[in-house]
Amino acid sequence: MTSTDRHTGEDRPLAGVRPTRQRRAVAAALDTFDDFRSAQEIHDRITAHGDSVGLATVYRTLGTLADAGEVDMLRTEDGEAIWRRCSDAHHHHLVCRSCGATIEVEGPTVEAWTRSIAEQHGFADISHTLEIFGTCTACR
Amino acid sequence: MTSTDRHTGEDRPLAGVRPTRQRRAVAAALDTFDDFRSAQEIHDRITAHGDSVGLATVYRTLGTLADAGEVDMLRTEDGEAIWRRCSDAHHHHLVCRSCGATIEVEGPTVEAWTRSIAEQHGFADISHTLEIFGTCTACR
DNA sequence: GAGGAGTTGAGAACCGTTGTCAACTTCACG
DNA sequence: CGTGAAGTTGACAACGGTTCTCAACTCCTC
Repeated sequence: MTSTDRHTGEDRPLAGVRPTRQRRAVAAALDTFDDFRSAQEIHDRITAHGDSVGLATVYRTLGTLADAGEVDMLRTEDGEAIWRRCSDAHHHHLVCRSCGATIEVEGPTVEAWTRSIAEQHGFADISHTLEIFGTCTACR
Repeated sequence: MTSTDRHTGEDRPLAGVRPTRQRRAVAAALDTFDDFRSAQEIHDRITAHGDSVGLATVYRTLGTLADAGEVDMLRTEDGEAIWRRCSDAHHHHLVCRSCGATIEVEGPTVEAWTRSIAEQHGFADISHTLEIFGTCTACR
């Protein structure tokens, strides 16, 4: 954790755009989450941290980061966009319907399966979404 | 929830609700498509066919049919809901991002995997969503 | 510093979707 | 056939997440 000095080579990639205060704030907020969050939640976290960034800017930055492949975006059941910093390890989520508790899970089997299904049908550029919902032990 | 008993001819599955003119129109419109369509498009087709059904009713009917498992709903990249008549058996979709072509796929492996993941973490009442997106041969 | 390109924020616009509620259908029962 | 109650509908308003607009501002290069 170095200072915020602009000369360090350790600055996180910001999709090759100007590293503004606002963009750093969005990136920092994303780092405090390890699961998918809405733009609103990300904006709230920025505010809670004492920074001030317009909601439109949060959307813009998330869009830019997503285009650059540094952030994954997906849609909830009701159409809301949620974002997460991409880790190298692709994974899915086991989510409690009742309390929202989330467990990250990996599924090499599933990855292989989707790839093979896609290949069988000649589809390229494959991506997939997989979420598991249930009721956790605490909520039973 | 009322009794769903209905002793007479169930020619067309309408989720055990009153078979009104409007609901039949929505069901008929769905049958003219073989891929996922928006509520707007379904409404347009009804109108083009000479029927008149309110958009709100189209949404309501689609929701009811989806709850009854007779229609699948999923979200496009930009959050719009799209619907399609589906087979009763649980299945997933391989969807072309570009033209929307859809292939239903089954994955016993995946079903077993999600069940076991859920069990490992003590989750009950499991459900899951899995969609595969890609570019089909025609669109490459 | 100066100037131009890039970025921002407040608020309005947008648009798919859901809620409201009085009028209308449908059904069971007599 | 009536009749009443429950279910359904449609026009329109409201809602909420997202994008647009544009003047003000920031950053970078020279």
